Amino acid sequence: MFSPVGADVDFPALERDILAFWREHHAFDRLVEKNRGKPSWSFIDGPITANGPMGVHHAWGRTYKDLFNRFKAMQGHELRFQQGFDCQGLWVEVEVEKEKGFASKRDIEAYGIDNFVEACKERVRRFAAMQTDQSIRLGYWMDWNNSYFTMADENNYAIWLFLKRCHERGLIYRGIDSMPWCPRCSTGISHHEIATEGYDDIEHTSMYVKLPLNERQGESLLIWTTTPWTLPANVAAEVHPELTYARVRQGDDILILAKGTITSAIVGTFEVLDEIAGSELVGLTYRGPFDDLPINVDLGVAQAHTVIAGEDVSESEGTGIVHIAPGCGDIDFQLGKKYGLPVVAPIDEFARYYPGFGDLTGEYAPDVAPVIAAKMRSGGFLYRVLPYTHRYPRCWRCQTELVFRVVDEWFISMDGPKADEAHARVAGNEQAPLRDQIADVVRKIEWHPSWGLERELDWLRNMGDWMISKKRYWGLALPIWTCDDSSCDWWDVVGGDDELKARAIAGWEAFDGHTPHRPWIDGVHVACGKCGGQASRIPDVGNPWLDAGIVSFSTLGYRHDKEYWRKWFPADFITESFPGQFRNWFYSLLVMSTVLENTEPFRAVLGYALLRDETGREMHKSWGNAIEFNMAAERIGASVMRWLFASANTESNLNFGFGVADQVKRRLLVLWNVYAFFCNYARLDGFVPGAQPVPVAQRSDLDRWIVSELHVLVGEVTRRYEDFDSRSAAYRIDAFVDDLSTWYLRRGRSRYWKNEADTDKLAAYATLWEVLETLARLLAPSMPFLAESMYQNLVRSTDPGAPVSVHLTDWPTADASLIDDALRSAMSTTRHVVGLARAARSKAKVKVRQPLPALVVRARDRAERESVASLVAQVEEELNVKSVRFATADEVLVSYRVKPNFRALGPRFGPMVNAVARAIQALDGATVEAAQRRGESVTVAIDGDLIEVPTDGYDVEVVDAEGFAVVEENGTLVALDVTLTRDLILEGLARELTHRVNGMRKDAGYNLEDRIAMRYDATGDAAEVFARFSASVAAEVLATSVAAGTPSLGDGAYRQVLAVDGHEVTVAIERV
RNA sequence: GGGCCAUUAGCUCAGGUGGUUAGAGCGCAGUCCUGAUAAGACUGAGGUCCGUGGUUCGAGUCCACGAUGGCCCA
Repeated sequence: MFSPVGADVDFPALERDILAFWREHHAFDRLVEKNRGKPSWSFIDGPITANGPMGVHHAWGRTYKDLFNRFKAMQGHELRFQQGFDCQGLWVEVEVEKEKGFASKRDIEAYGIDNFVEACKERVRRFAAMQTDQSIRLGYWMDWNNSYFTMADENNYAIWLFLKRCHERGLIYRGIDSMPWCPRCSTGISHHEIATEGYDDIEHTSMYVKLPLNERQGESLLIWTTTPWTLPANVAAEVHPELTYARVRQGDDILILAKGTITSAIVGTFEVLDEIAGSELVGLTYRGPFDDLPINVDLGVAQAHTVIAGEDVSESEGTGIVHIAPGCGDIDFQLGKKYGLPVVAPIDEFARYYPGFGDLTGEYAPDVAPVIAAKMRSGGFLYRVLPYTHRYPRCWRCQTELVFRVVDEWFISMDGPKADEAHARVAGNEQAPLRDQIADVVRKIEWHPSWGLERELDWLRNMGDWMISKKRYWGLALPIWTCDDSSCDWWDVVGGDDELKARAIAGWEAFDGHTPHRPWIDGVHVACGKCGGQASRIPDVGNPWLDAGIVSFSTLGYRHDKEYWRKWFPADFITESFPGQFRNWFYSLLVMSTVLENTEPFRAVLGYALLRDETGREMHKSWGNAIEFNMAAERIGASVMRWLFASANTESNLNFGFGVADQVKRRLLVLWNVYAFFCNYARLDGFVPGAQPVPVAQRSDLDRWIVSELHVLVGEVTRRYEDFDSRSAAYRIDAFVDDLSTWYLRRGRSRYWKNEADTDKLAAYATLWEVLETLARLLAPSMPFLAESMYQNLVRSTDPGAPVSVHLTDWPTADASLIDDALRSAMSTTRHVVGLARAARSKAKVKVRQPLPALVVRARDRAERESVASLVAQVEEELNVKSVRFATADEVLVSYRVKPNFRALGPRFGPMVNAVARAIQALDGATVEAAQRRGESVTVAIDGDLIEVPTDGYDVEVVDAEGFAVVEENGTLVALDVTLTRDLILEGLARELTHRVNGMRKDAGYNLEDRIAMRYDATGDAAEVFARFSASVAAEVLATSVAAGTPSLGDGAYRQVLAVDGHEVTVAIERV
């Protein structure tokens, strides 16, 4: 027995009930059991950062993950259902620092690295638990007792193995390089990290500085910098050899700068003395403002001040002469290497000047501009100070402005062994450069959208070596041991826990039992392979994308169970947000898989864009427009959210909000109403699916039509899902539900409420049940709660032997034998004709309840005529016309009247205009109309002259034939006969009365199945209506008796005075 | 400077492989239907499908160039 279903649906309440149901029946466990041993389908979950509650943007991706997992499970695949948490890294450290009120690394060390690391672990566990609860609320089916954590020992040791393999190929090297550096976090920031999120417009104090030339008395180079704190580290000046420079006299100075920059750089009156090629400046030497600093004296910087040539100088800003400080910038550093310049590294890890910088020592570099300006002014070096706003990198975690530092970091080479420092142990190592190997792997992958391939290749072409070290605490302990003797340059990579245990010469016992994190791992020492001394681990931790990139190995037992790993690797599918992941997760998966196995880590990837607020703005907590997952789940419901996500365009940003969610809910309500209709009537009639089967072939046109459409739908949805295109699938389903509601059910409603329990009624119930049951399965992947609710009521309520959950059923398959394309086409054509006829009714202002004698159709072609003829009963019923017939060839249903357009004719014909107007009015209207439709002019004869009138010279008015309302479109013409007879009017009145009494039943709060007694008071035509039609009215309103006379029912009666088409009728009804 | 993506109604967006008259939702105005009733349908107003060339019998769709916006990389 079906349960009654209300008109409105409370999704959050429904979802909570279903969650309890799943728990109670161990539905997920049964799914795993059901598919055990079937063909595997491997999904790998990109780890979610366990650092806070979920936002709605997480729900977007998790909807796809759950959707395709469920789809594949229904198709009969074994899945692992493992979900992961990203645990290690600076993002967690920063939040823990905030919680504890720490300002810098010194606070962490004072607190104790062990305590700090434990606090990080604790935070990760706390939010992993919260995200687990939230994901369950979303309906995300995962094996929540088996989630992976990137901080797990196995994950870390698997990375060690990867790094060892890199090392064996000579790809790991220690680099001294100028890196972007965050002074607050005291760590280098790799280019991967600042690439997108890292830039802001920031105002800095820029300075124009004079550098007096030694070779030319009284002449100075004019340079420009936006980072004055780098001036004490200046070593050289760079010019473009092919650029034209000018010597400019201003007061006692002669300044040299690029010709094209004079107007922007020079203020006040000046005189251009002459021009000079950049190449002539190369090799000149100069004096700098900070040459007397002890550090610069020690390094011989003054002697190194030279003008060098470079191609990257331009006139677009500055002076065309670039200040070079090899210790303060990456390009500068490269130039310094090229020209053998001394490197002045001015600042420490907190961006404070080192000793040796005089008064500056200890000052914070980003704040030092005023001090620098004062120093240079007193030395006569300063030309001009100018506030300057430019795009400048910030730390992506704490927003602190970055500086450049020369630092000692560890890298993976993307191009092959680093010959000078490589410890290449593979003899005759002739592999292709790593980046090319990765590119080959990338091309094997199926990218959705397809341009993802080019994006990833582009990133690979351009990326630099991967900086894997970070000078922090909470993260992968990089397995690199270096000799304690600073004069010995030995180092090595340890490839795992067993290897470390075997090689340890001290500290293993104390470490044993701890996770391989700082500080515990730092106490383990190995023997130096060169001098025999003791080697210690470098203090650095790893880049967190190492942690996420290894999961296609670490979570699949790569180190200890190769057979299992081979079963599940590579992943058949992954899906993540595109922006960012090209250079993060996708990239790290690819690097690791290429190095370890030279193959693709995943076969297909679906990328999706970013989630924005309803107005298209980014969501930010601080802007007040962010929506937390919990709030959305309780207000909108997971079902609506998931349908919204499932129908989203993955390629463009998604505007999310309560308004769009409401629109999505309204789409779902159409389906819900059909479902409710079925349940409520089927319950009353005691319909039992399958009890009295009616073969499809014996069902009505309408039934066979919707069954055809259903099987077409099943085929299309399956194809779309197999192509990871949930959007197209959702659009198709929406369109089907629209057909189901606005045509199939609208046309067939009376079949369900009629009294006879005949074959037609059984066929109607059977058909609608099959459609809804199939829809429940089609919707199960995208809206598991809604689908489950429908399934329980539609299937389980009458068939206790059915699978306990819709998610344990099989994915529907399309049955081609049930698809009748001719019928589909005929129905589509007929619906179009009906649409035209409805427009005709609207035009004639005759409502559908008023029966009309006839509809005349002039079909466009034979196919259209035959289509309508085959479904004529549908047309008559839908339009409430007594007959439908086809126009005879010569039947006149419409005439055309030609109206001159004097505004166009006047200027053209002048005095002749009236004659022309009369002439075109005299033409045959139909001919003119046809000419105008073809865009041809018409020709009229006036006083023997032939005159051409263009199409804009007249309008053609369509005049309906007398007694008809006509609508024409594309050659299809429908003419509604609107002639009303008294019989028709009375019949219309009867239908109107029926409608009104049914309204009274509702107002009175009666149930659908309640029978009533009815009495009425009416005069004139209204009385006549009762006399003629009381039997049919009674049948329609479920009245067991209809009696005339002043209403005299009991107190329980419900009474209304109805004004019906100008007649006043008093009606009273009462439940019997 | 290089690459990718987008540009369709007031707003948000659909429009695989070219095919008559370009659609939906929201909003506005008006009607209808309603034994699904806090739904639904229809009609109307509102479009240089970013522009210019080209291919084609035919271009919103394919090609080239350009404009604007977004993203990525240098």
